[in-house]
Amino acid sequence: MSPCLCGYSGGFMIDMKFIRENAELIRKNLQDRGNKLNLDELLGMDEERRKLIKKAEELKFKRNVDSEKIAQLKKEKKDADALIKEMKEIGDEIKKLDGELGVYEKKVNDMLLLIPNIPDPSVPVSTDPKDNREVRTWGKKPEFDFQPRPHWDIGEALGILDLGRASKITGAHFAIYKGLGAKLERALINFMLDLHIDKHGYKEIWPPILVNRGCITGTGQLPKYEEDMYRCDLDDIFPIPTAEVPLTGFHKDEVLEEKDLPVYYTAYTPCFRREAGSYGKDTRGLLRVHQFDKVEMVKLTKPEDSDAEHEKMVQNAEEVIQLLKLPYRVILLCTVEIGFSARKCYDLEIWAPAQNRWLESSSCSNCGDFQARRLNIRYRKKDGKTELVHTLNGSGIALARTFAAILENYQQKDGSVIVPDVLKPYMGGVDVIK
RNA sequence: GGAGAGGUGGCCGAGCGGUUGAUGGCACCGGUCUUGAAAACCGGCAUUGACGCAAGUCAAUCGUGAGUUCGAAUCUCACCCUCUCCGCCA
Repeated sequence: MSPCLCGYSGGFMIDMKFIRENAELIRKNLQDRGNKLNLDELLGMDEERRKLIKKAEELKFKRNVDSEKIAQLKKEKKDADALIKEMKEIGDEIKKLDGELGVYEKKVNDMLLLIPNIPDPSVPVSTDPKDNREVRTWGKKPEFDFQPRPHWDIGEALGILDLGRASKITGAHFAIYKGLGAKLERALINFMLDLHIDKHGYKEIWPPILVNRGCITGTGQLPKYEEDMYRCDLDDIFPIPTAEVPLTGFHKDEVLEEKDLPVYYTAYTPCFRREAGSYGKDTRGLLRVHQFDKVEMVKLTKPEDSDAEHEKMVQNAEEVIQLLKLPYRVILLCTVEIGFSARKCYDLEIWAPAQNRWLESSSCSNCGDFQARRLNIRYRKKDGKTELVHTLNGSGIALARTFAAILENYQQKDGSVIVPDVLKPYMGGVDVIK
């Protein structure tokens, strides 16, 4: 294993063996995900790599044996010059082979980091997003005796949202919350955190929101999605696109105790996304801003528990929306839609009546051992052996679209917005924003 | 940013050019003893890769990378991280 320049030190070589032995499975996975990676190129480079390993290792064996002979000769005060001369030549040859080998290892590793996780059998196989499966819906879409207005109109009119002025201080696609809008955002954050901490048993973490390349390569956003991230070039660190990165990377290179699993973490953080490739899409209001707030949930579990823990996590996210009394649906994503690191993913979408559409507000993924392998997070079992943990992450939930959904679902004819009951204690007695 | 000290197996901690993948302790697993447990004693206990049906053989790994050497945990250089002191700063 030779770590790449970024300080990434995960155990990706395990992957290569699996890929070699399950080439067709991987090929199908790439196809199902609509991924164009050239698997044959990878397999070919791996074969070259292994040939070089074999050659180099044979020579190293000889070097080790003869070095011991030299030590023995010297001990007996005998002449070892001839052998030393021969070893010098072998040493040069080894160096040459290792150099070649390094080139292939780097190529293989670079490509391995681009192989996505293998979906769970319960995931619908399709390259068409239409084949996402609606699992359940909750709540009733509100009916208005007036034409409901979109959140950007409501927010601007109430003076709680400023969607234009941010271009003066940052650029397009950034939002400013003002007055009771800022307070509502803060109320949502606190409400969600308290729910997950006090009722669902998560431990609150307040992490760095700048992360290094190794950590974010471990969670899988790199190397594939580098253009979607902001980067601090001078230090090669990145503002996080989601708190999943620091929360999952928290235990990088650690061996956990079995009795300590599962681990539940939650954190509020802002999230930063360049949204490259989506210019002109959802440009209005809060739908696709480059900085948004999110409360995130992360779990580290034993492999046999991850599916059940995943379902529980989805319910934890659903409860947020239920308590806010917003209509939503749960979607099981098909193969082309699930994230790079995920083997199964549910999206929660909240109804936005003025736009007559669903807004994706949470994504709950089971990543299996994919991230754990890249981050080298294991746990020690009763028999003393170590095994990779499973990692899960889910939004609990994303704020911007929830904020938008509240404005649209709770709007009244006079332009005011009723504060959802559960948020009232967090709003200092304000029950209507007007 | 400057000056020092240090980074060794799950943890602690020896080693400072030639069977050292690495003494020892703790933890963990198995056993003896015990009514049971503890203690004591005995044994086991790193990871990854290549080859192999397998048993296994070989290679690599002592922060990371490069160098010196026939041979490096041990010597040299660069970088990263941790700690202490100084400076700067919210």
